Amino acid sequence: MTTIAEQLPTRFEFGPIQQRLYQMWQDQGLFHSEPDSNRKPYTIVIPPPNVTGALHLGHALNTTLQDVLIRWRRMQGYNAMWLPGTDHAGIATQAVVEKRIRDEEKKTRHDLGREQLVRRIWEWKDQYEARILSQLKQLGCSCDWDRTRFTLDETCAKAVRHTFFDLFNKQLIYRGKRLVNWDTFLQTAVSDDEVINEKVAGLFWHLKYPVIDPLPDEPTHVVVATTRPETMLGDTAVAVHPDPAGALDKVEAELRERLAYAASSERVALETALQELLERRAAMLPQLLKLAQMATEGRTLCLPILDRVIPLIVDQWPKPELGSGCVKITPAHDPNDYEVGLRHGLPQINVMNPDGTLNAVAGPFTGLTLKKARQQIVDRLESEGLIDRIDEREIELPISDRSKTPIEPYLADQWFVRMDSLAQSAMDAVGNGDVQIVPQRYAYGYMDWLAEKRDWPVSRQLWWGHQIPVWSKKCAAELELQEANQQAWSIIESAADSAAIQIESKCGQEGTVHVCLRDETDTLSASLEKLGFVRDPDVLDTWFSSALWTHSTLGWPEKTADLAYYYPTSTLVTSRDIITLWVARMVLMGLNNLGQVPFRQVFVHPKILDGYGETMSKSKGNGVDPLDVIEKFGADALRFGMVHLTTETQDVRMPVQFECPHCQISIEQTHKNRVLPRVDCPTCKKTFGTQWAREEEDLALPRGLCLSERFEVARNFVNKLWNASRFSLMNLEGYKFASIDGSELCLEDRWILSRLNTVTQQVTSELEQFRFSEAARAMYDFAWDEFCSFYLEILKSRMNDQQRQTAQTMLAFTLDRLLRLLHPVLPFITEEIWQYLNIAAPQRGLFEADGPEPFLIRAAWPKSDSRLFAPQIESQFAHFQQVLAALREIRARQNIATKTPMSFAIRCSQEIATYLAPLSPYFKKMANAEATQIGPQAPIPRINSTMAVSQLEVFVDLDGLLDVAVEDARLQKEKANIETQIKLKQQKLSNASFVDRAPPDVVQREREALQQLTDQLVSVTKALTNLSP
RNA sequence: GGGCGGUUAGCUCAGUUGGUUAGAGCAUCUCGUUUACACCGAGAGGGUCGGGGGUUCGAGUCCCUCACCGCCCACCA
Repeated sequence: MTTIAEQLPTRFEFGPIQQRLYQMWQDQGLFHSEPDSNRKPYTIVIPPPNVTGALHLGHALNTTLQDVLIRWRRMQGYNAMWLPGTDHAGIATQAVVEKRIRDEEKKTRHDLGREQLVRRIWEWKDQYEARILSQLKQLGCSCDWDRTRFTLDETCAKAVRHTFFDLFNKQLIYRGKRLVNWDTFLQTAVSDDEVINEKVAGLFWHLKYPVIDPLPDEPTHVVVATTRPETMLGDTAVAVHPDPAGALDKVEAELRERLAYAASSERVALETALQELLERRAAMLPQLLKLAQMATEGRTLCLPILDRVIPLIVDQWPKPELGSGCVKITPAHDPNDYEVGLRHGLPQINVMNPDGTLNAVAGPFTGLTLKKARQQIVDRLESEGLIDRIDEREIELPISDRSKTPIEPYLADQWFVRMDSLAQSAMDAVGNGDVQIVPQRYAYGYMDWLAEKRDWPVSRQLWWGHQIPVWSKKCAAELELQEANQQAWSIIESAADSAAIQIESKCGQEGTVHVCLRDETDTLSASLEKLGFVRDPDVLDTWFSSALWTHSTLGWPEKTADLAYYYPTSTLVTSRDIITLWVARMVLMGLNNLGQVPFRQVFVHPKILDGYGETMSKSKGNGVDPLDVIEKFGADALRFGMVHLTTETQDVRMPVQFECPHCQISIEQTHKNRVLPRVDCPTCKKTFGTQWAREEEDLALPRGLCLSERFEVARNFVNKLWNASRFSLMNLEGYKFASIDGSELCLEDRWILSRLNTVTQQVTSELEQFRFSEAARAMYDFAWDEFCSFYLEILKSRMNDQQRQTAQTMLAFTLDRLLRLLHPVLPFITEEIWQYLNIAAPQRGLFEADGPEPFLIRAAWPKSDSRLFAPQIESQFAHFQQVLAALREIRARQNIATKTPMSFAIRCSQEIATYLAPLSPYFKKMANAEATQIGPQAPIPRINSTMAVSQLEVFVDLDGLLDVAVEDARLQKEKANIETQIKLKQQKLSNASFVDRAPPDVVQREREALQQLTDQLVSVTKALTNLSP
């Protein structure tokens, strides 16, 4: 009769199983959670992936960890709820869609218009959101899909409007002119965080500005240096340090101090720097002093080309030790100059149009792009002899992370969130432990960033996002302003709770009335518009809506049952690069809106790097595709791999390989081949396409999977588990549950139960501390080395009539508990086996039967049971393991074929013999070696190979089998080894200070170890003498 | 420039409060198709724990210092 188990394949065929089980879980509603006051909630909100693209390996890591936590807590009895969703990712998404439309239809967003573009992006979003959600499902994520949210959906939009209104009302939102990072391509301001600095080779121009009416002893020109000469059109001053001598003294003093403590390697550089400084001082100080003098006298310069008169001013900003010691001040186009300008009340002259061309201020250069203007301005200055010199140097060019075009600092009107009180609240939350960041070191970055309390620019000149709910009217005069204010008041009077007014005015001359509306009310907005109020076209920074994610998704601002039950959420799992951008802002918004932190714990997981230690990114083309891993190794293997990699040291290196679809050979991904759309296989010489294929002919090629061999371990583990389960199922035939009273349990049963108990405790504790890697390791080692390699092997000998029932009960019970432990990490294979186990052994347990549980996903997480914990049994079993290892080693050394039976004797105490004797059948089974005698008087075979292990000695009878030379060599080596160790121990123990100062138990341990070694030496020496004829 | 991390076997990584002879997986070598599994089993080789100093009876582990790698944050007109 063939059982079901015997028909199972020898490999875990995950593909169809994954689909079937996921469907089953969903159909049974096992992911869904409802508030239930009888149970504690455990809540995670997903960091919403951008709808821009597909999930990458970082997402796979992030979501796997969340699913592990959710499944584990669900099994623990918590009402676990994992809320899924996606992020509209304003700039990123709009940029991608705009680019696509431009490439494919040669149209700009202005050709399409706002409504049309937004419609197109929604279409895009629907498509990509579906793809992302399906990828999460393939990973096995047990999200509550009924609660799926999108940061731009109506529920979230409402939360955004309420929050914005609230902050506006509290005067925490204000309108301001600020120097922003302007992306001329996307024509929007981007935040500092979306700017990356790139080092490029550039030029450093030294320009000469003529002094107006110089006295005879005064310089005729002032030299200023710049990497962006075109900004000179916006210069409104040149600054020098007020006390160049003092400033230089200070720098000199600092250098000398550093030199005094410098290491030799630094000395040369410091000495050179000091030398240069002194030379410079000698050469330039008189001139700088002169200029500072002139500046205090209110002297002026002539700005070349435009012939504008600009003042020479003194300010702390210019550093006399750098460049010419003078700085041109362009308040509208440089962050530092902006600050200088504010201090001195300088005009802010904006020379640029939003599209990056020069505006009317630029005179002859109006309409040119910055790049063209630069060349022409330089030429013009050159021809006028106003270029002192041009240096080559490496400059840092700010680049927009979204459009990859250079950023221009640009003065623009923006909405800001005032951060001081909000930031402070978020700092307090971490400071007082309401929010715990794990690993703790990431709290430093969080604190430092918040401590700056820099106001948050929240408006973006985009169309894709939450449009700012503010209607404004610009007024040219005081009277008009007052009138507009009154009109607005009369309109919003009826809605005083949900509308607010701010007046922004300059010196009572001109100004703007802003009306913020909390709700989508057509009547109010229509009335406002009738009066000439215009809705702000800008949208909010994506992070504004993301910051509300923990509560907007639960229905806030409504007082929903969900909100009351699930908020604050339990754990946030995220990557370190958004701790400030996202985590900090969620904390302060949660506190502002609900007065409670959004989550209790933040777990920051590692980053995945490629084999060269570089971050994986689309543009580098060095990523592993999680779907490829799932296809090749299975979702469980991907998940186990991820969990196994999540160590506390952070950052995981993952060498990447292509798999040739023709010959299945792995090809290492290198800097050269990783962005190629097609690769030639060096083995079979055929060509395949990669995940970066875009052209039709490349896409038509068979695609090479993008993998990492680091998942093979996990795949092998899954397969091992599959086969162990198959074996178990085969041996459960005729199983009937019978409770165990304990007396019938053998040593090996007590051993595996104790180990199971220990590992259960360990895994639980590791997960509590987010030590994922440790949890995975504990499960792996237990399942493979103890359950499979020892316990199952032993049970093979016990499936006889007398022992069968206990053995089966034990087998079903152990496998049951193992599956539970592994389920959070390996949901598919464990659930699959569970289903079979429910057929083969529906009732399982040890002292009493467990309640039936049709689905492993909601089975109870094992609790450790102190009755099962038996350390002495574990050490007794260790003797068995050591003897077995000795037998195998002797066999291997002596090169005796496995099928040749051996016999052996063990010399040991009576006590050891008592518990070792019943295990002797297993020596036969597992090492093909028969124990002839065990005990203190065991006769030693005449010709033997021996091995001393802790507290006992194994003698294998090798009559007719012994290779004397091999044995001699082995014993010599062993002897030498023991002698070295004895020497070390003796040294240690004869060291008076060790014996006196080390703790007694350590000394005692050393003494015992020495005794054992001495015993071993005796037996090895004896064996050696016996060996020689 | 400031901060944080890393440097342990050929490769990828563990190593908890300092305490026997520093571990695992992969790779390598030897042997093996014993009815769960060759995505397997048995065994072996392989490390002066980045360098240098210090504290200690004792340091991969703590302190100092140097070197290299990575990330984050500020920035040079």
